[in-house]
Amino acid sequence: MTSRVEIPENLSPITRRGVSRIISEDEFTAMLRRGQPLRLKMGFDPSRPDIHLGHVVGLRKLRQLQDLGHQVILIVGDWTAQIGDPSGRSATRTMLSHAEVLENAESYMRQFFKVVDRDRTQVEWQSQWFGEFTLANVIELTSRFTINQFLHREDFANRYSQNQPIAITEMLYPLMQAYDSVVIESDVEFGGTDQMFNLLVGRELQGMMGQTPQQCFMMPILVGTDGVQKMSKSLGNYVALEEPPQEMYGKLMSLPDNLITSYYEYLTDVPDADIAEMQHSMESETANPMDFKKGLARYITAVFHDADAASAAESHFEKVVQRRDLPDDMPKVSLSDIAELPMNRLLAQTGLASSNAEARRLITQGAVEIIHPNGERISVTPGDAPELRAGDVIRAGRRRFVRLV
RNA sequence: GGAGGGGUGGGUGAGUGGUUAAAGCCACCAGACUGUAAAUCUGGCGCCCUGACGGGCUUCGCAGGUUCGAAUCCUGCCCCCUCCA
Repeated sequence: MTSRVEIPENLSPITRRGVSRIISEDEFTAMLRRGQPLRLKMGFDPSRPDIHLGHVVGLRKLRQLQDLGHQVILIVGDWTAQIGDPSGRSATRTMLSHAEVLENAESYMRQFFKVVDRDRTQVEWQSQWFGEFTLANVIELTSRFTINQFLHREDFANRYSQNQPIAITEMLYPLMQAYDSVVIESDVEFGGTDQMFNLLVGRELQGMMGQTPQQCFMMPILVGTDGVQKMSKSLGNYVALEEPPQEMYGKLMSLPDNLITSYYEYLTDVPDADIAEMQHSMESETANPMDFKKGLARYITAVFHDADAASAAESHFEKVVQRRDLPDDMPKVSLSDIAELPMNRLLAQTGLASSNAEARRLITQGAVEIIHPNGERISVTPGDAPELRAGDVIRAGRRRFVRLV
């Protein structure tokens, strides 16, 4: 292995920006300076295939290091996924079939490689080594750690003191992840700050097995679009990578203003100085945060789609959300399907409302109107069957439209 | 093996016989306002009928039962958790 590795003069864009903590930063810096390609480990469980912007912070880090010539090793946790990843709260998770795991893994990688360079990534499946693990191996592995060590881990400690369940497999989980590090001889493992314990177990185990302990590289938690909790699928405050452009742009525009700069910092290559400048002008109210947010939304949409899609999404936003105009494209409904229906039923029928009751609510709240092609807007009442012609548009709220054909 | 706690609407979590379609909070939806799908304010948030007033139906793990009336009481079952040994 004599591939060339670039050693940048200034390491802080790597070790500081978009980084929460490195254990240990000094050792890591020394490794980078040595000029050898590092083995960068990133694992995932193919249990929930959606990648969102929260994951991108780390993926960008991997990409950055790849571009310097380092080697990424992606571990597919097909084994840990099958026993069920217990991190977080609930220990109950249904077992996945082999087919589901394969499908999820494929979907994950499709998204992963939108950021990370596929050609410079080695993919390893856990089953390659755990598939032949024996009970003797398990005992060997578990004998190296104590329950006490594990109970000191923050989330376990909290749960324990609150009489919350802790499954035995949850104890096994970090061990398996640690063993992965040993097998692939990782130099650096990446994860969110919530992964600190697992990463450290890997570091420790490697030491016990006579390897150089890996560095633990932890990324900050990205706050979700609600502005409060960490971005996660289950909280619904996420922006998925496979989000259509308009959705992606729109969701980013729904960020609270105070998140703008951290998103720039973690998810773009905009220089620190420029970000500081934005921060300053927003604080002194000499700039409109909306403009920065639009810039962010455009940038990110362009990364995951392309520049054209991004500007289309932007015009859509300006048109529909800001000016309250009609969008260019909207679902079409055939007049014959809804002929003679009173307004409330009509909304339910066309999918603009989820039920008749919901439709009534929308109507009484003033969310519904009919818009003729000439721009005339007609208000409606729930029971009336309005006169409708092809070309008319029915609007239910800001973002829901249907065109009659 | 034993003792105890618990399963409520998308989430959390009150509610221990009627005033409970079920508090509060979160999420979500709509409206107003605005510099945005930010923030703020207001309203809504099971289903069906009604222009509205209002009416009807279904819901509190599952199945039975008691009662004029049950999320609330009884019986059985299923599931979850904690502790002791």
